[in-house]
Amino acid sequence: MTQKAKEKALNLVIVESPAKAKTIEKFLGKDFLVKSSYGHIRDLAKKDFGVDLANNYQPQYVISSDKKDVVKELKSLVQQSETVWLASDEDREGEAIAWHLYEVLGLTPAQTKRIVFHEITKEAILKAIKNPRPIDINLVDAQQARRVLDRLVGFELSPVLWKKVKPSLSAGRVQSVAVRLLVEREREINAFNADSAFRVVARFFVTDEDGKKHELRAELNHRFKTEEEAFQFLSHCKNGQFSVEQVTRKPLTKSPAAPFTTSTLQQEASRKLGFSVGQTMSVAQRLYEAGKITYMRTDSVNLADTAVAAAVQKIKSDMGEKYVQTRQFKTKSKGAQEAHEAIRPTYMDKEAVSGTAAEQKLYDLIYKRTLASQMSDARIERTNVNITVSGSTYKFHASGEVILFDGFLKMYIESSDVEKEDEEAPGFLPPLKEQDVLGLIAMEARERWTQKPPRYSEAALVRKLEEQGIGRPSTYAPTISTIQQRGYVVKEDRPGNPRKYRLVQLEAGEVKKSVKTENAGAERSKLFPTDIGMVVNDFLVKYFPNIVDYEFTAKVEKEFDQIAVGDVQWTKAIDQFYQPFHNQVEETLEKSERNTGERVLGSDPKTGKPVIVRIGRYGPMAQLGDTENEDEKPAFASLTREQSIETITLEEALKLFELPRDLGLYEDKKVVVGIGRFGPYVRHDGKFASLKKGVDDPMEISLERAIELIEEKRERDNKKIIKSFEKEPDLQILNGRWGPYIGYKGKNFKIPKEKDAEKLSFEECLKLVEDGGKKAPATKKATTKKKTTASGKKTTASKSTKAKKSAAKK
DNA sequence: CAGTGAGCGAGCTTCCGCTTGACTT
Repeated sequence: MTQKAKEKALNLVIVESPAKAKTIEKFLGKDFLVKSSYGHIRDLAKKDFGVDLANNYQPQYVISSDKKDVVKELKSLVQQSETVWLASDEDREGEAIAWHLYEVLGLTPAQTKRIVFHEITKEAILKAIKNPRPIDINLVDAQQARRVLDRLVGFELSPVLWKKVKPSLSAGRVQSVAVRLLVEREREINAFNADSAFRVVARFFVTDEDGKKHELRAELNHRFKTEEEAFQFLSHCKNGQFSVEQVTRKPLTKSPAAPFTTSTLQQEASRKLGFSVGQTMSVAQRLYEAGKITYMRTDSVNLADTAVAAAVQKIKSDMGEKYVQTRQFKTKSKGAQEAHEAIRPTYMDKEAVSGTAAEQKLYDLIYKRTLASQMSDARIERTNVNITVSGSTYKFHASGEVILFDGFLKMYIESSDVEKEDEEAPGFLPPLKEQDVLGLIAMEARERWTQKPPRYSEAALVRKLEEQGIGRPSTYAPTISTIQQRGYVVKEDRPGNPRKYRLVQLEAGEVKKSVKTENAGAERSKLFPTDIGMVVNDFLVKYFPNIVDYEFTAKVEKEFDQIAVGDVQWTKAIDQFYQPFHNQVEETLEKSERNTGERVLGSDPKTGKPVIVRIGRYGPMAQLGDTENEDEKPAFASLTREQSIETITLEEALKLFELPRDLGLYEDKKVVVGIGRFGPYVRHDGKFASLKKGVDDPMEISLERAIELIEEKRERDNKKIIKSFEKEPDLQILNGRWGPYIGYKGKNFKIPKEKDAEKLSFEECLKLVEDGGKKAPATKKATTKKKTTASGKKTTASKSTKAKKSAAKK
């Protein structure tokens, strides 16, 4: 056979991910070349929506700029191939990827085979190769409808916000609902009134037959509303008789949780390892690329048969037959498409992997969760004990658990928000029988406050979105960073506030009252909606309630399903949505007021001028005085990060106008404290130093502390310069966030890792600058600038034609 | 590039879902 003929006989398989391509190539052998498309290769053009509204919503697709090389390579490989196997995922997006490839690569039906598999196992792949099918154009149309709908919603809605709220904002089917969830929770929290009651806990002892004493904690089945009632009860208990009334035992079984999906992995990694959802995904990506776990963006809880078999083998050999119990889990989440397996170790017998600490920890989590899912139920006996108090109708209650058979608990315990200490607490109960008499050690009634609803963590928000069927595994992490980038949401720690609580204690025959302090409402790494987020949300809820409705996605998904089975034409479905939606947009542009979230707080007692808060061009601000008063301009001040338009008081707002504040002199120059774009700062001799968050208060800060901050800043600035040269003051070796680098005439250049930055000579530096200049002619800033100007020109042209068009229509 | 807060006005921003690197100051 000639070389050419050999090449022509080639089978080209195209999958979505390069890591997958590598694995599959091994299964298929020499006759097959497996390549990756790296996801979608085309998308709607940015200009004019990328949708031809005058021509039945015809999509205008362009090859994505970062896929040009991929497409070029695939095209040339197609030339050498007899058969092209389109092996993208078996879901809506995957079918569309196959179709785009078919179109762009100019394939013919005769040379094209569409294949699908849900597991990356040899059996599954070989079976798929034996069962090719044509591209399902109805499913492709469902994807086109999804894509066009999202584009129309996003690109019509966002400009409304630019006009009515603030430039550069965004709205969309997914992100706007995510923000809505946070805003509504924040309002619940603001409206929440904490209520308190006294919870009574007692420590008893019981003496067994051998005269040994055992301790027992029990809680009263009633909470007292007032301190007086609690005091009365404890006083009564001073001389009370406590006896066991009833002991009941109840068997329980616990079952393991399903193997991980993207969403559950993000939640567990957040709770157990403290990872953000973005961190989890990038660590998982590395494990996936190294072939250690299966694909990490999935909504399926299914495991391949071979994986279950391997898990069984491992459980048997490590722990014994009685720990094996296989299960098929079913997905509960709305709109799951299950194109992949659950996230599991590639090899079930591999208990640990090498790599970074984060990779090892995440792998451990995945390994244990997967194995546990095929292990036996745990059998537990729960004991409940009631204890009577002489002369009272109230009873104490205690419960304990004994694990009869640990089963999957041996491997993995799914975390809730309960801490470990609590898990140990309901462990053992001492041996007790009915009629046993108990001795009292101590008793206390502590005032407990009802809890505000919790703010969402990133992972909790993902869970909520998934429950509602909003967003996909590949978009959870990006969505969360988008809403933070737009300034709708900030992720923060809040320290909480001291709160007093009352305590009544009975000890050594005496009842005492006291008042103590606890810290309440502290939050770690939670999502807080900002004022902008709230104003945008309120605007959308008012004018586009149908779009930000929690059910909107579910509703359109039903339409997409009908398109996918061929019952509805996709352009018809889009038309039915778009006509009324577009009218809604036009009407809103015409009728709605600019929305600044303005709130009048009252008037300044000194001058009588009105004090209002609203969103200004640069964010939330307070204003003292009227804009209508032409003689005198109003004074303005930014709100601090912690303050909110919704909750700020008149007093707090008035304080803002006391800034900037003169603190005095240092080295004969003025020291001024103020609040700027980046938060509270101290200014001295033309230089700025930020105040420490949570430590310094701009209203209270002293001159001494301000000087400290100035000196610290100086120190940092000095450390920034590692080396400079007399010959060329523009060239410096600097210390940056990612280690040393060379700064030269406003541009930055890398220093190779093996070089010692401090020992570089002037000539060596110049050489690095030259080399760097050749390889990467510009830093990232410069490249993005170039990009924006290039595309800027395009959009300029298109925008003006579009403007003309719409003007002509009218 | 930090005390700003609709001066003219043009041009720009934006969606959701598939995928990875390249590169950050």
